[in-house]
Amino acid sequence: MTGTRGYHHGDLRRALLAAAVQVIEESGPAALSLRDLARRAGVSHAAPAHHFGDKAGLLTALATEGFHLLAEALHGVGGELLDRGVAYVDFAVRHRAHFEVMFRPDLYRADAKELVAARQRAGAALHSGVAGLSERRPTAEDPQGDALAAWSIVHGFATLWISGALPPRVGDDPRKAAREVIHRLFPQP
Amino acid sequence: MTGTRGYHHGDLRRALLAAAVQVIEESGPAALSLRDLARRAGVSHAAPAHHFGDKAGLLTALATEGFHLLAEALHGVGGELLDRGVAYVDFAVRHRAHFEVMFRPDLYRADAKELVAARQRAGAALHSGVAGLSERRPTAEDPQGDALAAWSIVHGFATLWISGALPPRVGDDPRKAAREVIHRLFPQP
DNA sequence: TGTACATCAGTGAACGCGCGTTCACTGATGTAC
DNA sequence: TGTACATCAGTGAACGCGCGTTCACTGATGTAC
Repeated sequence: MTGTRGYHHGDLRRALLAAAVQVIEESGPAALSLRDLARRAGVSHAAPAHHFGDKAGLLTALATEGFHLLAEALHGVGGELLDRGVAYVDFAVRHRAHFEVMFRPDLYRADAKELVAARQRAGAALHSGVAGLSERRPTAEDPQGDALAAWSIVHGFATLWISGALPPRVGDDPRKAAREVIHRLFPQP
Repeated sequence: MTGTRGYHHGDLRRALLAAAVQVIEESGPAALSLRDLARRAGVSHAAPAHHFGDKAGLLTALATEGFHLLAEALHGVGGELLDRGVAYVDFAVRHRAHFEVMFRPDLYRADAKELVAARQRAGAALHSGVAGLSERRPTAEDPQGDALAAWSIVHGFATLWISGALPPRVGDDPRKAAREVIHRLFPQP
């Protein structure tokens, strides 16, 4: 990919993760096989074991990367709850392979150290979005309840969108549609 | 299961679907194989093909059954939106195998006639729950927006619950927790 | 600047496994007369 | 009541396939002196 390709690939690890994203977007995580990824990366079928050990190892890496990307997506936007929610949905749609894997912990090693750290980072970003909300609402006494409701509504919308379950009427702009949905949960003055 | 077991199984179709539910609850839809289901039903490995053709056929049947079960669960409860929402979450938790398959249309034949009918039935039940809402809310001019928000929040909560992503603080009663979450979207007088 | 050595990344052949699919078959059940 | 026949449900052997895993190997890169 990046230029010369000799006996050493250069960045096989990245190439395998990228191939995994492609396969998952095409046919879901079930269709994943290390041999196929090796084939796509133009490398012998035993090579992936060098970097990830086995399939669960690869998916652990993918989920970890996903949680980091989510944390960054949430931080890259203002502190407004609405924006954070839209960013969540936007992340899910633009990185659906990562998103799908992240929430199927049976596919990877959910107790891996680097994964736990990444997940906590994303969780913190998620919760901090609800912090500034307290003054505006009658339910201010339960910010954790607000956080759970907010997470539920954006996660649900994203999941439904990705799975193609939503009617065409909703349109084809996930950010716009998500904004309207979230607005119903937290009406702005 | 139901008594005498000779050369003819009696109700192999049902037995296979039940085995599929068990496998999916244990290890997800990816782990499903027709040979394994046949083994669990105590029947030769070629027998399932008689009833479902192939794996997609079996999952189509499972998803169809799931949409019917969901429609019944939603109708079996009063017309109140809150109750409908709780019923949705309750269905997902109690029939997680069906629920998982229903929203992964890549696993089955989403255009099969009986499936489309069942899905529409569930969709109608879902929407009728929002009908009685119109008078109570400032956003009464957009009932479809309300429906989408409601669907998103219950679907998201159910998905997060099933995947084990929610923190322990939420408790172990999905109905109770769901009720509180939905209440935030549609505060009752 | 050169040599020796260690480490790392990827190879390719081999293995055993479970899978889906096909096919001629056989046992059980239902129906016509 | 009995016989013949059709239909249906399940069998079991066979096949080819892609997979994960193992292992001795080899080519490339880095480091010590």
